[in-house]
Amino acid sequence: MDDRSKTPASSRLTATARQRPSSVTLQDVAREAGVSAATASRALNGSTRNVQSDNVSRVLAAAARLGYVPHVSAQATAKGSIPTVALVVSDVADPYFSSIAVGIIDAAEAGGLVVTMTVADRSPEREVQLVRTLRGQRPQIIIIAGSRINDTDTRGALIDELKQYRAAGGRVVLISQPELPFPTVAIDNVDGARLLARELAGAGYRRLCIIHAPHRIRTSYDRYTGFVTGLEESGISMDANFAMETEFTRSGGYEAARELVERGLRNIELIFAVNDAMALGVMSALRDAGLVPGRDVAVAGFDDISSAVDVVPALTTVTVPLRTAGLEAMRLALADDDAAGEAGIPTVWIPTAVRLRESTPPVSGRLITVR
Amino acid sequence: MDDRSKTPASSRLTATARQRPSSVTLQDVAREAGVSAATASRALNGSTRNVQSDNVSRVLAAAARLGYVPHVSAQATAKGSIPTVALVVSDVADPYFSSIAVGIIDAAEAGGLVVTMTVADRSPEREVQLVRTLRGQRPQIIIIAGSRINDTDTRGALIDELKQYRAAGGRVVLISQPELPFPTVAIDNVDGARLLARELAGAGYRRLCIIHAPHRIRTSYDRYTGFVTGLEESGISMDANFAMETEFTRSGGYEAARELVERGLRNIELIFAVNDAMALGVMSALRDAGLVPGRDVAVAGFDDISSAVDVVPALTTVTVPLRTAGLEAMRLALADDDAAGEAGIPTVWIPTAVRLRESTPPVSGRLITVR
DNA sequence: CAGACGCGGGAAATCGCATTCCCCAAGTCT
DNA sequence: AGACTTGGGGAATGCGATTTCCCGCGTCTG
Repeated sequence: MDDRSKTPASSRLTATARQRPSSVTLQDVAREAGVSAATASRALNGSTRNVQSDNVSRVLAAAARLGYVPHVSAQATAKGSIPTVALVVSDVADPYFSSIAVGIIDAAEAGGLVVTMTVADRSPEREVQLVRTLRGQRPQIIIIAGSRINDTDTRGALIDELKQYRAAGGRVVLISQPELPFPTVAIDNVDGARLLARELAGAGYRRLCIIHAPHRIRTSYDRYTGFVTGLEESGISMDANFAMETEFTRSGGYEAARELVERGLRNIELIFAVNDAMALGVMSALRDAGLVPGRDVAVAGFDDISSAVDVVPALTTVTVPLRTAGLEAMRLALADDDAAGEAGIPTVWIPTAVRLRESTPPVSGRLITVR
Repeated sequence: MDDRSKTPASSRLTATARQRPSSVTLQDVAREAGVSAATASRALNGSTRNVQSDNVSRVLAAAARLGYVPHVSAQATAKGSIPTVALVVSDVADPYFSSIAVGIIDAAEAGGLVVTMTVADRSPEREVQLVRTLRGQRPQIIIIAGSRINDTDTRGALIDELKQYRAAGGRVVLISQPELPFPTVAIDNVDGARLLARELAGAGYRRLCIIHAPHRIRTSYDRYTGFVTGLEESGISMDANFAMETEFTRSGGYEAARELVERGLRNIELIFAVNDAMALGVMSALRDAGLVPGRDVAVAGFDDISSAVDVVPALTTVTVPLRTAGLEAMRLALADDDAAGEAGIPTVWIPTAVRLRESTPPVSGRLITVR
């Protein structure tokens, strides 16, 4: 650095040119068009002020000729924020999150916003850290589609971070975390699982096993409790049945089912896994044990991922309109909630729908409508 | 400065407060710590100059207390570019792209870069437009994982845009577009398909049907030609077999297979679809027609998506290490290619590997090794 | 017909931060 | 002991774009 100051101006320029390769600036465009920077800016972005049409066209022509692209960061320092929405997801590769992302991206583009997507890799700490970083970008909106983990410490940190962001004028929308003090799009896991349980009870199933993830993971917990509620509403007590805890993944489902088969699955008629990935693992384990899913043991999942219809037998599950959830999130973000300010925190519930397929055929000779 | 003192402070403050909700700035931190902005900056970012340790700690404490986050855009205008890598993918919901994204994100984070991801929605025009927008963000790196479409017009526009970006000091890496004049990570579709064809020929298959997408789509075209080459190398002429063109999606595969069955699939022994999604559609159509995939007709795909192992029979396919491709892309982006400047455009080929599964059992009584 | 007013252009301030310049205090060398 | 080095802090400058303020000119109105 020191020797740099000693270098003659010429070589200094080259050094500068290497580090800061000159893009075309607004000044260049203005000069090319023979107007001032102010006029060029007004011509390009429009403003309350009018610009003579021939000046506008000259500026536009100059910009096109020079391949000018406005420097977003400079605009941001001048304006205060960037027309982007920052999206934090837990996992890109998971169709659950990427489907939500699709909805958000579609809605954002319709509103002229660019979406920047970052991945928290299912870690709440990373989530907090990302929000910190994103705050530095000054996006107009931050949307978090996260894994809902009941961890009060990091959640407190997250809330702090988001509140600071909101205090600085940003808008926050959460997906699937209705208990936090921000506008939220909530997926009705409880009710979906409840209805699924009732449908299955109606189809004659009595002896069931629920395979779920640790209760820390709210999605799993909600689906678990919803399912139990549905069973009880159908007059089926959990006392007679049981649940297994495992990981929230395909292999978690596989392992649990393998263990179940090893322990002897007495007269279990149906296995409900709290997501489709786990359910696919369950089916795989059953087949490996020489059992035929849907005939020997019924299987049901939750999410309706695309491969649910490709497996044989097709998987009974609960469909979640994730793209819709994404769209709703953007709608919430763009909504003027000054009005709702006193009406409490807006929450949009996304309904789910049961999809009965071949993996849960009606139990023969027991087709009684329950209540 | 002078005229500012003329405006009533109060009204100006409210106006400022509404339009530019004040975040905590470096000045605030400096004031809180009782030092100058320069000192605060040096304490936070480090510099050639040293700062007294007690000052450092006071600045750090003040920053933490105030929840200060540096304004990236301001840093960017001052420095010239942002430490981010902009990633353009064709479709987030497609596991193909999201797997690549995972690799890129992992590598970028290891390098202290933030990834912003945008979606071109499989449109080359949109791709060009996105690159324009991204240029405005002045990221350090732009990576494009796009659908390779043979469309010279928009491709020319894309190249122009990227060249401007590079001229301004940015780094470009492409994935899967080796014919463009930029560093590229290329997936060896041709060779993968070729090897798959040889394996299948070795398993005894003779009468085959290739289901592919329009040749405009390079990925499909490469896999098609690679497969044909592999067959010919195994002494199987395409004259005796045939191909069908359809869409590059699951339903495209379904429709093609349905049509095939309707026309009567004489003695076709195997259907090769140029991607797994299409292959799953094919299997579905076969089942709907009362045929058993893998027994009545063998099926093979390409990509090794996660559900390939969940279907029954498990799908024979070609695995593509997509995460590795993403990692390699970042490696290329970070590499100092001043050296490679004259050695031509660096291209990394990602090898693929055949995965034989139950959907293509060896043809009984014909287990001859071909050549 | 004169003054008010609207309209559009340009100079300059501003945004938040990094960096450079310059001054100054303390320590070191001769 | 005086000149010199060393390193820290304050002030000024730059980055690229927006925005405010001022100003000249043509038009409208009383």
